[in-house]
Amino acid sequence: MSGVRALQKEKTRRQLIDAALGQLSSERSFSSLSLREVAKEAGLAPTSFYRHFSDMDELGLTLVDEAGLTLRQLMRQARQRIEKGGSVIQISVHTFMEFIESNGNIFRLLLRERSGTSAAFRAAVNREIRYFTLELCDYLQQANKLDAEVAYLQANAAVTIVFSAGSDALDCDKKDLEELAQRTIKQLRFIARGAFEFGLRSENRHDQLSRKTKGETK
Amino acid sequence: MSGVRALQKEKTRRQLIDAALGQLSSERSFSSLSLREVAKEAGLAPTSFYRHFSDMDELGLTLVDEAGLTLRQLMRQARQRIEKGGSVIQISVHTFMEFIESNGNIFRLLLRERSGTSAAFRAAVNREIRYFTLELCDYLQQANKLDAEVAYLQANAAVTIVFSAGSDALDCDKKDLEELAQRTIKQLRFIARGAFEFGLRSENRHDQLSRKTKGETK
DNA sequence: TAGAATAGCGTACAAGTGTACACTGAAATA
DNA sequence: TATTTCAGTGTACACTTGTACGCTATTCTA
Repeated sequence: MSGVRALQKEKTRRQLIDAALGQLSSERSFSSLSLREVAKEAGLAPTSFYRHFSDMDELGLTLVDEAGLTLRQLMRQARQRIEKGGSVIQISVHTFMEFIESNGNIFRLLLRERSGTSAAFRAAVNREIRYFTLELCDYLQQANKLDAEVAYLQANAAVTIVFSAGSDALDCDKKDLEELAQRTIKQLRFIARGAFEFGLRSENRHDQLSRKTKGETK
Repeated sequence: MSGVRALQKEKTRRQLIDAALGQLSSERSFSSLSLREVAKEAGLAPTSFYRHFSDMDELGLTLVDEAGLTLRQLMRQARQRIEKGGSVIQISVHTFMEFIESNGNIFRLLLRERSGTSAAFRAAVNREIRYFTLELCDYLQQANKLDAEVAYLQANAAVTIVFSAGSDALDCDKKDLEELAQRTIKQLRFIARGAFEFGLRSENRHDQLSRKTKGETK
């Protein structure tokens, strides 16, 4: 039951996945890859592709899963560094920037398919980003003792800012990267500070905000 | 010199532009359109396309310009509403959400081509977004008397958050739109509050931050 | 060990792509 | 008015695409 066959199949499946990943670049998106190109790059006849995936879409969704894994591995890496002490924001941003430097194409895949033409892809990417956000949310809630809603809003905003910075980083000269990182760090501090201020007043928030938001929410 | 001919040419050029815009949808991106499809939709023979654009790329860049115009028109609209009084953040977010509801495909074009496979497209979109950001930056600097750097960072972060919310709005049930808007408003308030706090200390910022950032910037 | 299952191949085809080229008729120009 | 210009047409060609179908060789299973 070991499966010489199954093993070989798994191996060429990986070849297909790697072939696809390998063809991604700043000027080549997944949706612009053809089944034939991927098969060729993997050293397979076009029709053999179907032995592993019914579709390019199915391959693509697999890649998104793969990317999600890489993303979570990134979080673990960041947490390890944070435990050794230092500014959380700073370490997170630098970890993320390093991630992008060595996983540019995977990150591009996420960015592109998030606004792509397949609803399934968009959903898959958003799911991965949601995991990412929720983990950060948990952390914020615990570390900063924030109100759950405030923590979520902060996490969501922070992830948005960091992803956007990541997107900029992809088109950035290497020499400007550090400057970009510093700007991002400051922006995250704005958000953290703002969230903290609002979080402090979470009990009497209604009093604090009623003057400004009166009548806006039912 | 009036130009019956030139007039007609301009007209069918518009037909091409409108044909392209008309084919965009959640499941159809500009890069997935073919020259032939666009020409057909415009009621032209494929080869006539070349009388107006040398490339699909050239058409695409025209569309991005078009989208930039729409975006600036949006800002004007928002400013008008703001002058009539009300929360700046609230009005801006709602104006933006309305924009997306009636210009979804134009917004999708910007989102997609910002991370697309053509460097020229990415540059064009980023240019439009930069204009948008700088206008907001000016406003913040003037209205809130913020330090230039702080104002820029706030404007940049705010635009990022709003665009991201816009992207979410495109895949959102209509009933959840208001909730999304409210969340976005709160996030913008976090940023505004944080920027304000940091901005206050702009004169003695070096003292305030030197402990944390010592040695990071030359 | 005989038979079934299956990963991978090659051929073939219909559909769609960008675009080169020669042509036409109407508008612009001289 | 005679000539030139040029927006738009139709044909044609070389390519690429996804995938249906039948075959082979190897592994699995009974």
